[in-house]
Parts: sequence; structure tokens; C-alpha cells
Amino acid sequence: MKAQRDGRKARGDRRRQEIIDATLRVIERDGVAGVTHRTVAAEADVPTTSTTYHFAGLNDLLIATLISCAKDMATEVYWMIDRARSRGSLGADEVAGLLAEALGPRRGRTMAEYELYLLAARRPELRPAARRWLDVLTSMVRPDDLVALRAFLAGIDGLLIQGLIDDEPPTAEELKPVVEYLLRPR
Amino acid sequence: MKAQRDGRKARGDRRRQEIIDATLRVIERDGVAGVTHRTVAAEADVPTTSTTYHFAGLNDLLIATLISCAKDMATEVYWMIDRARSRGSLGADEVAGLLAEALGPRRGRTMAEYELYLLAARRPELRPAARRWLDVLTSMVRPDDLVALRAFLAGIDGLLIQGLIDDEPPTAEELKPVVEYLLRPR
Amino acid sequence: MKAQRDGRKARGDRRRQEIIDATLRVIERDGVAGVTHRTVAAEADVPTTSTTYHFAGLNDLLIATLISCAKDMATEVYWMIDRARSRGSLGADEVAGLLAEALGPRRGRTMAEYELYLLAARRPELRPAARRWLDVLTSMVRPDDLVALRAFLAGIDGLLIQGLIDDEPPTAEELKPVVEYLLRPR
Amino acid sequence: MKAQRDGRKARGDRRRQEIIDATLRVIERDGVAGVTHRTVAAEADVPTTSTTYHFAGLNDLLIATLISCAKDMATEVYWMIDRARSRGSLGADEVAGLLAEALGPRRGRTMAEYELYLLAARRPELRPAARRWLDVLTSMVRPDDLVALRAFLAGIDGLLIQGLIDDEPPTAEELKPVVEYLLRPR
DNA sequence: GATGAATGAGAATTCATTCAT
DNA sequence: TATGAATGAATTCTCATTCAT
Repeated sequence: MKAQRDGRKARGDRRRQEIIDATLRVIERDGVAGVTHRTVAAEADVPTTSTTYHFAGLNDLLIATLISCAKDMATEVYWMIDRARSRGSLGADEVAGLLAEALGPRRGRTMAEYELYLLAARRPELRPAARRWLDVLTSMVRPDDLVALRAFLAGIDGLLIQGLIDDEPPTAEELKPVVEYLLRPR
Repeated sequence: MKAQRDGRKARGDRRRQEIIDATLRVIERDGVAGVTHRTVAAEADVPTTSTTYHFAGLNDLLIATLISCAKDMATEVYWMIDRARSRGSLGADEVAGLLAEALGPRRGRTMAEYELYLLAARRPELRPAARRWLDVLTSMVRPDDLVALRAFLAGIDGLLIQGLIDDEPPTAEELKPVVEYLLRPR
Repeated sequence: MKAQRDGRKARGDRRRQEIIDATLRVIERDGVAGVTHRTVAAEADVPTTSTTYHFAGLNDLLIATLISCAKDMATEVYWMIDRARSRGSLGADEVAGLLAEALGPRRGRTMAEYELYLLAARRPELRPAARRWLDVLTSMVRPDDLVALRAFLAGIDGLLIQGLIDDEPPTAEELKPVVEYLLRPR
Repeated sequence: MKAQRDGRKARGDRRRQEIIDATLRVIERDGVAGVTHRTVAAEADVPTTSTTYHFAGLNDLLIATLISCAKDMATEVYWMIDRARSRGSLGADEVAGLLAEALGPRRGRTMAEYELYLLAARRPELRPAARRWLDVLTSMVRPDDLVALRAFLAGIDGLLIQGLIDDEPPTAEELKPVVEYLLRPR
């Protein structure tokens, strides 16, 4: 009976995650504004009411999705920094490459992430999730580097958001000098 | 009769602008998602169909509003730079103060501006408007300063967007060291 | 232009009243529980959204309907008393006949009226409307008859509500002795 | 094994009764309209499907609840009359006090009882239950008192239902003269 | 030119009930 | 026996837009 209950629970959790994943795909494609019970259910290929069964409301679904997305982002950033450390430095080349990728092939995902930022600006309960990747980085550097780090991270955010409104996504070559400028030692 | 037509036209233009202004207030308050014919008409205190009469659709209203907003922003930035030039330098104090203001008393407006960015990311026709203030600045500096300028502007954008997800808006004092770091000469 | 506006307004008011009338028919047939946008719109033979256009919500529609119903009832009662007065007395025969009619051919309407009572019990804003016919009567008798009147009216209400749960509606003959008892002089 | 089955059955019956009691509380609070599987299950603090498991449908649950409620009412009335008889008379004071209590502290319960009446008016299968307390009383008096009893009971019902739509519940003092009038000997 | 009336499309959400375990 | 998962139907309500005046 315990196992039975667990089995049911597990199935429910699986569907919950499927819905969250579908929601993220919808956000990438159409933005937060495109998230409705209908669109999400269609994307997840589940009945419309499945989304209301698993989430108290559209708001809860959005929160769950954006928290899940933020967790992924934090993990990615963590490994990136870890790799950089093991090599002894964070290269402008690598950063510029990542930015170009975020603005090119992964453009949808990047837009979704910034919609998270903006949603978090209006909804305090989302802020911890939205700040998570900044916090991960901050906890990884020496305290005396904090100003440099904040300036660097602000620059990254700015380059990304400005890159999103370019007609053509900037290339790594175009971005590199600016990244170098942001990374130059004092 | 000519005068009459002009008068009518002027009246129509006035109402158009009132609707645009109301739309911006709605965006500041509830975000782009909160913009509907009803909410805008209520905010402008005009009949509901007035918004469809003066604008081909909700989309056009949004575009007109965001262009108007971007124009204001470009003008502000222009004068800020002009003042800085006449004094010979752009002080970190002044910039930090402006950022703190944008994240404090003018928080709603700042959020609205970043929603413009994100909307422009999804709708190419909005991009020229969204880029205008960046272009104004770019046209005002010497070409050899371009990298430094881009880094600086990216940093400003990043500080603003990150400041929007802080639980408490950062103060000018907190922002100043980062601004100084971004402005430091090569 | 004034006439034009009046014409439109009049048309709207007419449809408003049609919807109210349809709602009352629905309540008579299926009870307050049967009132939905769909059922009312179908009964009134108007599009579903017509009911939401003319009434802020289902609640407002219910209130408007029940107020309209209560007004009718007060008017009927007024004329009944007026006729009784002009004849010098209120006969048990006539009252029993009215009760039998209310429980027979007009059973649906009578149920609707008691659903109004009960709805008013839960919603203070409906109480003045629900009390109207009692007030009309109270204002028509000499103050020293008040106790007798209240007892009489209470008895009428009781006979009606009890008559609604009989399997066969009581006849005027069955009701007459009780009415006589209620009307007997001190 | 017999004991086990009995134990299970007893447990099932207990839960059934808990659900019925919860339903009555829901009706007192929100009216018959507020009765859904969800609200009842939440009030009873049992799983949602427990209500469908123990009752064939919502209708059955409603019937069971209202029968249970009517049974209670009949019992109360029985003892009241029994006490009155042993004292030789039914005092207007006591009746007025009971009415005031029904309209004051027990207002929710009284509303629930009249919703039963009205539901029974629409659903024949509920009528025997709704009539039970009237039948109990009728069986307790001499046949030649029947008219007086019916008039009295009608008056009680009328005073209660009219009392439910007063803004302030009437006091025993206000009700007493009317009760006396209804009770006065021929 | 301007606006109230009107409505089809679709959104969020609730619900009774079924089913598998 | 009991219950979490699931879902089709229906409900309330919002909205962009059209149309007649």
C-alpha cells in the first residue's frame, strides 16, 4: 500500500514536471504572455484540465516553471565558473562565445530568462529564484573582488539584453573587445 | 472650415496622446500584460471604443506608447550627456544617483522600459525605438571610445535590471563603487 | 445626436429587461441554482455574452431580477388590499383562493419568491427588496392592528411554504378554515 | 472475522456520519449552493473522493444530510411539546424565546432548515423528511385542535422566515405579542 | 467623428465523477 | 476498502473588435 501510494505519487510528479517543461518551451516560443492553460496543455500533450489539477492556478505554474528554469541556470553557471577556475582564468574568448550562443541558437531561452527577471521585479515571491545564479557566483569569489564581479555581471546582463534587440545577433568577435574591457585588471 | 478641421484634428491628436499617456501609466502599474482596451480607456477616462477608434488595434497602441516612451528616454539621456560634457566629465556620483532614482521613486517607469526591451526582442518593428537611446549615446562619443561606451552602457543596463529584483532598491552609495569601476580609465 | 444616444440607450434597456424576465422564468423553472449565463441567455434567446455585457456579474443579474420580482409582488399585494378595503373586509374565501392559486398554477412563481427570501437572508443587499411587500401592507393598516397583521402575514407565509412541500397542493377548501382561524377577531 | 467486518463497517458508518455533519455545516455557512464534493471533503477533513465513495452522488449526500437534519428537528420539537404538556400548556414566553434563539445564535441552522424546505419543494423524494416535524406535531394533538395547530405552525414558520430577512434579528420581547395572538384560545 | 451596443473567441477555474491501484 | 490521479463538461468572466447610429 505504501508502494502503491508512492507509485501514484511518482506518476503525478512526473506529469507535473512534464507540464513545467512544456511551460518553459511555451515561454521560449511565445513569452510569458503566451502561457495559458490551453497552450501549455497542448504543448505537453495532456488534457487542458491537467494543468489546473497539478497547479493551483496559472500563477503557481509560472512560479514553478521559473524556479525550475532558474535552478538550471544556476547549475550551468556553477560549472562554467568551476571550469574556468581549474584553468586558472576566465577567458574573454569563452565568455564572448557563450554570449554569442545565448543570443543566437539559444535566443529563445535567453528571452525567457529575462522575462523571468521582469516577472520577478513585479512579484516578490519569484525574486529569490531570479537571484539564484547571481548568488551562486557571488559566493564563489573572494570578497575583495566583489565590486569587479558585480561590474562584470552587470555588463554581461547588459550585453545580453542589448543583444536581444539587435536585428542580427552579435557575433563572438564583436562582443569580445567589450568583454575584455569588462574583465581587464585594475 | 479649414480651421474647423484643424481644430478637430488637434482635438483628436490630444485624445490620442492622452490614451498613450494612460497606456504608459497602465504599463508602469500592471505591466504590458495589463494593457487592454478596457484598462487603458478606464485610466484615460475615455469611452472604451475610443482606443480602437484612435488606434488600429491593441498592438498599434502598444507600439505608439513604447515609441513615445523611448523618445522621452532618449531625450533625457541626451541632456544628461550634454550636461556631463559641459562639465568635462561624467561623474560616478551623478550616475549612481540617477540609477538609485530609477530603482526607487521611478521604479515603475524603469520596469516599463525593460518591458519595452523585451517586447522589442520579440517584435522587430519595435527594435528601432528600443535602440534609440543607445544610438543617441553612441553618436555622441568619439569612435575610439566605442568599446568603453558599450561596456559602460551594458553595465548600466545590468545594474538596473539586477536592481529591479532586489527586495530593497540599492542606494546611490551602494551603486557608486560599481559605477566607478565601470567608468575607470584604461 | 441626443435622440441617437437615447435610442441606443432605450434598446439596451429593453434587452436588459428581457434578460431579467428570462432569469425569472429560469428561477421559476429550475430555481436560483439553475441560473447561469448559459441558461439565462438561452431562455432569453440572446448570445451568452449578452448577459455579461448588461450585468457586471451573475450576482448583479440575480439582484436585478429579484428586485424586479419583489416590485411586482408588492404591486399585486397593494391592489389586493385596495380591493378588499373597497369591499369593507378581507374575506377568508378570497385569501384561501389566492393561496390555492399560488400553490397550484403559480407554484413555480411562489417557489421563486421564497428563494428570494432565502437569498435575501444570506445577502443583506437584497433584504429591502424582499421586505417590500410586507412593508407595503404594514403601511396600509392602522397601527393598533399591527400585531394581528403580523400574525396574519406570518400565517400566510407559513401556509405557503408548507403548501410547497405537500405532495398535492392544498385546495382552497382545505385552506379556508385555517385562514378563518387566522383572521378571526379578537 | 465477523468482528473485523463489523469494525470496518462501523468505521465506514462513522465516516459517513462525519461527512453528513460536515455537509450540514457547509449548508449553514454557505447554503445548499455551496455544497460540492470539494467543500464538504475539506470541511470533514477527508480525501475528496471519500464523499463519492460513501455516497452515490452529490444528490444522495444532500438527501442524507437533509434527512438527518430533519430527524434532529423532529426530535427537538417532540421534546418541546412533551415538556409543554407535562406543564399543562405551551407558553408564549417559551415559544418566543425559541424563535429568538433560532433567529439569533442558531441563524445559520435555521437558514439551512428553510433551504431544506425549498429543496423539498422541488424534489419530491425529500418531502417526507421535510414534513416530518410537522407530522410529529400533528400526531400529538387531538384531531379537533388540528385547525388551531395548523394556524399556529404556519405562524411559526412565517415568523421565522420573515425574521431571517430582518437586518437585526427580532428579540423574544418583540415576538411575544404575535405568538400570544397566534396561541389565543378561540 | 465618436460611441454605446453587441458578440464570437477564448481565458481561468470548478466540479462531479471515473479509474487504477 | 479507500484514495490519488485524471478528465470532460460546464461556469464565470474578459477581451478585441465590429457595427449601427
